[in-house]
Amino acid sequence: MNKTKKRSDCPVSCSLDLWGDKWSLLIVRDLMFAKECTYGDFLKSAEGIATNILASRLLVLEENKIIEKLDHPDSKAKVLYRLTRKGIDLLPVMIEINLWAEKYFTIPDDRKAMLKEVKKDKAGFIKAMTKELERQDN
Amino acid sequence: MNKTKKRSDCPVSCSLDLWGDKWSLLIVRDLMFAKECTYGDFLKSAEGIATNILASRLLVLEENKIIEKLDHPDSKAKVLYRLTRKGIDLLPVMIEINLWAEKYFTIPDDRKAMLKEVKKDKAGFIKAMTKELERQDN
DNA sequence: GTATTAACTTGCATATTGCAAGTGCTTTTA
DNA sequence: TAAAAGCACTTGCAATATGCAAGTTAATAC
Repeated sequence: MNKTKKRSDCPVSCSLDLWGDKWSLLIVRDLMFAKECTYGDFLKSAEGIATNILASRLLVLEENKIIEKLDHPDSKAKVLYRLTRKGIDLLPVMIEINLWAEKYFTIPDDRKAMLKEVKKDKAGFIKAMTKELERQDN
Repeated sequence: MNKTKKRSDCPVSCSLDLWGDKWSLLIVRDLMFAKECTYGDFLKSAEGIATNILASRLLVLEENKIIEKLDHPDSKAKVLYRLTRKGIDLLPVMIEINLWAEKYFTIPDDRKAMLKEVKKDKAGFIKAMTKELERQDN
């Protein structure tokens, strides 16, 4: 999964080369909802990612500047992960995935509530959330 | 890849369970650009999908009603694949992926031209393309 | 100073992918 | 009309990736 073998020049293909697997976008999702996560936080997510897979995905995402590490304010033993601008820019993709899924799956109420906001003013929602995620308070 | 093992109720996770791999969205992409494709058409795409992988992905996408098979008008030996409404509804996801990729990769000129149209009027573009893909002319 | 927590790493069994070579129907061609 | 070619897959097998459990290492808590 590490190897940088670009399959074609197609933007979809290039994107999938980076985060087109079953786990990467879940890491991005966690960071969008929680803003900052530790390694342990990711492990707590409902899907149950294995520790080695998590480590390899975090590395790929970091190498590709979608996420970045920063020091935890409380402890040197902890690491905080955060989305970069490039990662935050995946927000529209993430939102459209949620909207699609809402139409074809039964989804949790809290997520439904969020999507209600999205549908009221998508551009406004994205702008506000981007601003939230962007804050440089490290 | 066939097994229906839902990892969680998260809409993102559920979506990735269906098409969260390196190939499925490329099949969807081909169908969005070409409208209808044969098995051989998919094989011709730049990324070079293996025949067995293609067969397994087509099956999963069909089982999940994202694509459907229809008879080829010219020959009984050929099969046409087409997006269902559920598949067409992935258009916003596909567009956002392209827009993200345009920002962070070098992408082909023809795709850039398409995205120029998208940026002029995203909703209009989606509506028009949806209509194109929806035609029931089989 | 010992125990615990946090972030990984390692080993190994299992599952998925990728490649090459079939198979079994059509359809075309000589 | 019989042989060749096209088309949509299957199959076998080696290579790679995933998933699970059990380390390891460093930092903090007790």
